[in-house]
Amino acid sequence: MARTLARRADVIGPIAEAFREHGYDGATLSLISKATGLGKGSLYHFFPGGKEEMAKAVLIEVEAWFEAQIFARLETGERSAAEIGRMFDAVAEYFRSGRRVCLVGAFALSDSRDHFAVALRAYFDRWIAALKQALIRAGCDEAAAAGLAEEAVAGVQGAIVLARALDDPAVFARCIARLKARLEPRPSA
Amino acid sequence: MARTLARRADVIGPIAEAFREHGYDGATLSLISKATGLGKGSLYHFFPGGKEEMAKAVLIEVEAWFEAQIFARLETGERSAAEIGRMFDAVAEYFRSGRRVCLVGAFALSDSRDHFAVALRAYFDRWIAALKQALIRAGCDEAAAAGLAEEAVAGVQGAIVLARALDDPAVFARCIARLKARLEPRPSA
DNA sequence: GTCTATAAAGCGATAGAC
DNA sequence: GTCTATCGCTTTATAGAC
Repeated sequence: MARTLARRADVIGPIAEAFREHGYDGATLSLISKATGLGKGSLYHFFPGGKEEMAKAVLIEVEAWFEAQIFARLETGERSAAEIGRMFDAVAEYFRSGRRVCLVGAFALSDSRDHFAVALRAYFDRWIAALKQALIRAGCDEAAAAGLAEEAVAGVQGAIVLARALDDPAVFARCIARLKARLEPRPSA
Repeated sequence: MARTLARRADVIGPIAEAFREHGYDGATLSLISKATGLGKGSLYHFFPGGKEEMAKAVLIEVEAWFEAQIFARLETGERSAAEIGRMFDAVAEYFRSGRRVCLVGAFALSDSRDHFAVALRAYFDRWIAALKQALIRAGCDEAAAAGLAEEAVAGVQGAIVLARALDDPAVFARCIARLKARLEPRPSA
């Protein structure tokens, strides 16, 4: 039952990777064509709105992945302290210890921020809200949880920037380990 | 004594701003031309290597600014605890509470990272080393200082990303305030 | 030192055959 | 659904007048 014809869902992953590696401007249609194995004609068949529609589809898919794999579990997982630890592990794997860029973070620093403002804000708002909820359920008071959640999400983004600039995944690992330790509930809290 | 002819040094600032606002790819020569008020002919007169030479010149100028205004004072300032606080204030002003992107951080996330790898690494290595030195002089032991310095520099970058994504300078201010508090020497340390 | 004109290449996007 | 050919435009970079 080999599928020879592509579905739209099949090409979003490779397109996302092209945007991560080259940025919005740098990911030219010919690069995207190479990454997906599809000609421009096919790409415009799936995304009539062109490059901008591709980027929006990618952002939607990225948030859906985080929602299913990370955000939802933070809010509803039974042992929420364990879920927080799991979040850091999942994030380290997803971003490949800083070798892989966060698409949303990269767009936030780029020229295209205003174009995708709604999606960028939604992603980070949601992440912070889910993490805050997990912290509260783990015993934090609300104010402390809000601060720690914001700090951790910013910290992950900073870890990616720094690890890429120094070209050293160990930097990323250390940053994540520090955040993880800081968000662990301690007897004194 | 009005100067009508431009010097190379006069145009690096506007070029830096163009790269910050639009990224390396997005900062086209016609945008740079508009930002500097100079035609392409003049730009190539100052930077025969074209856009790449402009970016390298900008990175050198940025590091020189940080060296003079921040790094050197961290290492040699008399009251090093006060210098650390001053660093956060200077950084908040320089990055305009996250409204202004860190050029080095943005390059690190972008496609052009490999092209400017040496400059990116130098900037962050230097920042971390200077901050670590200040922390040691303020009473930290070496291991703690290394961790705190790395955490703070990453934290600043993350604060910029997050504040831009959420389009909220208050996010930046809170992140910086938390970092500042964490690096303050306390009696228990 | 500054400009305009221009070259050569690549861009996003479209048309239309299959 | 996929492709090739092509349009119109912008890009970086160069040439040469002033």
